[in-house]
Amino acid sequence: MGRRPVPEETKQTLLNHFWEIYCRKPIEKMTVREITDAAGFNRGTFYVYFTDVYDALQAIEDSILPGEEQFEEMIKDHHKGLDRHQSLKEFMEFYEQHGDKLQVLLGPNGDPMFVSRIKARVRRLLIPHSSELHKLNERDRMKFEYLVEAEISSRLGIFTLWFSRGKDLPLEDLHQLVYDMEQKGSHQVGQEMLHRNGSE
Amino acid sequence: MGRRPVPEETKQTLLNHFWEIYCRKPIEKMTVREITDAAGFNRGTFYVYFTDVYDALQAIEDSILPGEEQFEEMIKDHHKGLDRHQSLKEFMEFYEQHGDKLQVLLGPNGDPMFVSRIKARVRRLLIPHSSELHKLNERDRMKFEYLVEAEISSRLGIFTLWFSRGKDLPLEDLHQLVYDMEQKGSHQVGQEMLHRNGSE
DNA sequence: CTTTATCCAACAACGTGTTGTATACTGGTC
DNA sequence: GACCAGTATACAACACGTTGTTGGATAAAG
Repeated sequence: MGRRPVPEETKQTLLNHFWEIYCRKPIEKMTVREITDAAGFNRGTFYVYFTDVYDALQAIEDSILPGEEQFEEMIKDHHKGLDRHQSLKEFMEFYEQHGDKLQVLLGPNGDPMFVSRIKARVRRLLIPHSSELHKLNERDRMKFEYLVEAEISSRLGIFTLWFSRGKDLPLEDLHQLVYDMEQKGSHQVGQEMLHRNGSE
Repeated sequence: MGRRPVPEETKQTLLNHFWEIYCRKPIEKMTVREITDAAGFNRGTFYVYFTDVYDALQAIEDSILPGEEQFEEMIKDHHKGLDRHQSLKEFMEFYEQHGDKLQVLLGPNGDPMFVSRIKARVRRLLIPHSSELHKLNERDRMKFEYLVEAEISSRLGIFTLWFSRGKDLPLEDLHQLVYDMEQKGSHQVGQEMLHRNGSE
């Protein structure tokens, strides 16, 4: 009775229960036994698939981070200046798709390593793709990287907050807000909000 | 011989060595023995001052996070729209002052809890201080919080990157960049950079 | 009947947090 | 100056839990 266990299923089951616990408590308080007990496996089985609790975390992170190709595709229009609406929408779709995971990984009990991996990835892919970038002098190219950093940071920050607040705003509104902000600056957007309300 | 140990000194010495190690390796790989050995104290002594390695980290974070009053002072002109140059400068001074610590705490081996504490702090202080904010309707007030989140995120992101790159840009340039970005939007700033270079 | 995936038990090594006792220096008191 | 109480640390030993590993048993699949 009980059909033969399939390795991939077992691994996934372990990951699922790992994640369920990871959502509730900081990783350093987790134990391998806790995971395997919950998953209904022997403790030793965990070590068949992972070397470590951190290894399990890595596995989950890897499953989220899109492959190089997919990522490249997703990002390439971003700074051609062609269609920034489209670029932003793709970013949002990515975030929506993995929202449950991202919320935790980028949150207070998340993994800073993951954040830095994402950022580095975006930087590395975004910078060389800007075809007009070679025109820039040394210093401006550096500044450009800081611009990119700012954009990623604020996007991630906003979305993480949005998720942690249970999506208290329609996606369209958030989209428009981020778009305006990148186009006109946060200060400007704030001012407009005040004036619009003041004249009503 | 060897004068009497002063508690505050001992605690500080422990913290110093904790930090020195924390900079080199993730906290979950640290041991109490490692710290006390380095500091030249008995392992038991650590537990006189801290309950935990994480407690020690907390202590360091607390020493960085400015007190409510100081923080309030630092932030209050921020959104009166009066002098945003000044507000930004104060932020930068804060970052410069604790740069060595912040770089690590906000970096890949940092503490996400700390990040979220900073953000929450800024939000909590910035929002109620905007005297014109009561004019806003429900939805716009929410949007405003997202604006603040974006601003904090990008500032923190930029400065962390700046530090991790060994301050590869003059402080003034960074200041101007962030200022422009918040005033005109990252997209706009990027465009200007390209055009300025193209016409030379 | 062989392969494969898991179970089970036991292991040494190590880190934890706690406790009781000892030492040494300090400051104050007579 | 000698004595004493208080304090900061040292030291040693403890029970406990977790780790990562191993060797052999079990059961289902082909």
